Amino acid sequence: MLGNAVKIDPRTKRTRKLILDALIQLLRTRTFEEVTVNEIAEAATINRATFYAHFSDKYALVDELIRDGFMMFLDRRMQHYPDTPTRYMQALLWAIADHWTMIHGQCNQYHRFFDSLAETQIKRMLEQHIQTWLDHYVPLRSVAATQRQLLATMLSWSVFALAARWLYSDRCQNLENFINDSVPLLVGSIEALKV
Amino acid sequence: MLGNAVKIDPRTKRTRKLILDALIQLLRTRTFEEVTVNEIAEAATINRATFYAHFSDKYALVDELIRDGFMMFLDRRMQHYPDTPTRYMQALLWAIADHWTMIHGQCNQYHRFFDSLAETQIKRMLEQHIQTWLDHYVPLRSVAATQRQLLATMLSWSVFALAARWLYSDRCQNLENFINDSVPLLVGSIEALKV
DNA sequence: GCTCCTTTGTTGCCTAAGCAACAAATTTTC
DNA sequence: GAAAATTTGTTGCTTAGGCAACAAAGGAGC
Repeated sequence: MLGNAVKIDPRTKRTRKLILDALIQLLRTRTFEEVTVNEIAEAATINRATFYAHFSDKYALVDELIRDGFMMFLDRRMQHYPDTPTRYMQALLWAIADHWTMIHGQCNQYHRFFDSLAETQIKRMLEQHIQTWLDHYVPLRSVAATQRQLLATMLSWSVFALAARWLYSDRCQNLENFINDSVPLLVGSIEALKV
Repeated sequence: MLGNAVKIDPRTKRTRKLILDALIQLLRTRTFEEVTVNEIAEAATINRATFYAHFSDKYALVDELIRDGFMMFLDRRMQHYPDTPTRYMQALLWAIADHWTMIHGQCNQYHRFFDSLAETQIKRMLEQHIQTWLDHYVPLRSVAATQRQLLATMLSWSVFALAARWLYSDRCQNLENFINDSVPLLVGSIEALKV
């Protein structure tokens, strides 16, 4: 979206990718807390000092991993924004649920710590996505920009909260039913702002 | 075999592998003559100048590709040397035939030029392999070292000649029969040197 | 023939990555 | 709970790789 014309050194790109891939690979057999920076560097075929030149620690790394992963996932799912708030919110809930189960499927049990890091990043990405969507597709011209930002923040937390509730507690319930119950609440928050 | 304790910079290792892999990938869709150094560098995500720091040109690259490939192939096939000259020669012929067909299978038609480069490298590897084999496993103590070297040279060319003949002309014939016909000639050359 | 365009090697300067050694924190082991 | 062993960040110096610009050598097209 943003025409970031900042040229990145190809070595930097390659190294970051190597590190990201290394972590993904390691998480198939070890827990996140078990993995050491040493192992990551080794698996990435880079020097440990180089790791620290890119990430302050392994938590910063996992932040980026989740962020990139979820962003790509979302982009692929939402090539063009759904045409109504209802459909948009449905799509978001679907995406979060699928992404979460995918992550937990291919990475050997993450431990709570990992989950909370992931949650932070995903909410951040959601807020950004919703913000753009609000700006482009919802006619709330009468609403001030700051109001929209607050709405985006609130919605991102709400969406995640609902999705997390299903993931952790209500998983026995059918996902589609759950989504149908949840979406009206979210859409309601938006409609409430329309004058 | 040789305890080469020369430490190689990990960047060098990685770059060489990237270049090798890039060529293999490109050869799936293009002919060797069609591939440019530019494309190789791009596919390897390295700079063109870096390519030239490693290989004088793409012919030197393919030399190494074949050499490494055939060496690994041979090592995997001959974990322990077969116990008799007959079996050793059988194994060699088998290996060459299989390797050749494998190469031509996964790389889109190589053109004659490629074949002649490959031939040179394979014969070189064969000579080295045979030399070691002669030194360790054949009791020709009475024969001078220079004589052995000559024998190794001759055998490498002979083996390749026979294999190539089958690959290019006699492919209709059953490989096993062909090998059975050929091996006595090779073994004969060795036996002739025994006093 | 001629031009235009691409590919090829080469060079000097700049930047990212490797290394070794370090102190500080953490975990393991007995 | 003390000693031993890992792991963690950090640092200064070395080296491989990126970049841009160059001359030279094909090709393709007219």
